[in-house]
Amino acid sequence: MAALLEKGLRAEGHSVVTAHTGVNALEAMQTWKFDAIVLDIMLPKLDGFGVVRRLRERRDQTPILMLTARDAPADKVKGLDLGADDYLTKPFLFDELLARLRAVSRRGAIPRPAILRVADLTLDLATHQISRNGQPIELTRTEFALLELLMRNAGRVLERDAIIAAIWNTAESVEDGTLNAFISLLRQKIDRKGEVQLIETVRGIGYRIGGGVK
Amino acid sequence: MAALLEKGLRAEGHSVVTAHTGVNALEAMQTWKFDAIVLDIMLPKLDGFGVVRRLRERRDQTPILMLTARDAPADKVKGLDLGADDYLTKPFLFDELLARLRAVSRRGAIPRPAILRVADLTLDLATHQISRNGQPIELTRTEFALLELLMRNAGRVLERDAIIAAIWNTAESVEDGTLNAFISLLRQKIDRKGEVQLIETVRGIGYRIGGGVK
DNA sequence: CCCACTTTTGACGAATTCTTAAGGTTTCGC
DNA sequence: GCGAAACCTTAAGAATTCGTCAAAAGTGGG
Repeated sequence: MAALLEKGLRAEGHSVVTAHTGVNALEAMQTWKFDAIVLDIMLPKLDGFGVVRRLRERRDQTPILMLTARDAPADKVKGLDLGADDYLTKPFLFDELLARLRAVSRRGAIPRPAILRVADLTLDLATHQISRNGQPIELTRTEFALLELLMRNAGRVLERDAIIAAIWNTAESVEDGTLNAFISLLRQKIDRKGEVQLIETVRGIGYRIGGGVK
Repeated sequence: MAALLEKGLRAEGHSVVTAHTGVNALEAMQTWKFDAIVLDIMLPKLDGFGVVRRLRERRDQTPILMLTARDAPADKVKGLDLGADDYLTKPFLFDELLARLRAVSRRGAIPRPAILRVADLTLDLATHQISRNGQPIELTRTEFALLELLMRNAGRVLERDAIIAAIWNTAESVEDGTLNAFISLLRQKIDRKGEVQLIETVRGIGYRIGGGVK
């Protein structure tokens, strides 16, 4: 299998280094810098999942295309969550592997933080927990959506229209005043008296959280 | 299908905007910045392939996950080659879609929003922030629009009529003197005493910022 | 079916922004 | 220099925008 792929990739003009165990693969990655990695899950010594984990632990962001015969959805999920960039199931067409490789190596991996933070306010995307200065805060669904939107775009001004469209789908949405109401609700929970106001109003435009100056 | 996905994604804490035609999708993407796009191939007006192509032509690098019932390998290859980042075939597990979305949006170049600059004056379109010589400056909506217009055409003289038409795009617009008033307001904030005057009056024609070769 | 909670709406006052117009200043042709 | 046109500044009323509140409407659990 490895030999076959190597031959095909070289025929396409790529330079290829092959490793036959997970440990060898990690060694090779310390020696060279690759544009992309094609990784089989089933490997001696250390399986593909282990390789991905170690690699990402080292902050190596090389694009990874996982490759295996197993078709269990759980495996796909596991591979992608560990930090692989794509997943290909045997049998596959060589052309498809090439196309996915191109897609995967076109961009560098930029990990996205799982926790949004603005000043002493944190929002955990995984657990949906919010806290300000260590104190947990309870938000309703819509309040959460609004805060998340603002924090995902911390430092930028979001226009009122854009906010409304993002939170209430494009369909003939809600009254304009509703946004006022939710901002008000949010502030009551987030920006309590005595604390720095994190949610800013930009009159005539919209709202912004954090990152006001500079 | 779209409604189902939207509901599921919202339940996962994502903010979602839905478009029901390819053309609508492109419009939405001009309006907002997304972390990722889930794109069906079969769409009215403009199919998924077309959307991907247009998007990449505009240098929009938003991660795209193609989604369709078709299973032909040729389609996968086509989608990926046009610049999609991944491809999912129905039927699929919702969990798998989530995992792929995470993988796909983990990378993703964050295109730097445009910043207009004239001398030591900068205007950030994304954050709506303005600064002169490092000092932040607050502008009202109309002042901002006026400055943006001038800076987008830095070095060029804009006729008074053109400015009024651009900013008050209503048929029956405003009095001519209003423009004077706003130029005056702008100068009070931008060109403070002791600094080089950036906004120039071109008598009988209009105004220019930054500009002309001296 | 009722209750608790969330979402939405409408109204009102407060604050900000826009527009206009009047009077002052600069520029240009002669 | 002189006058006229163009432009600048300012102030004040008009208009818009926003925050808050209370109540209505919707939602889901028990």
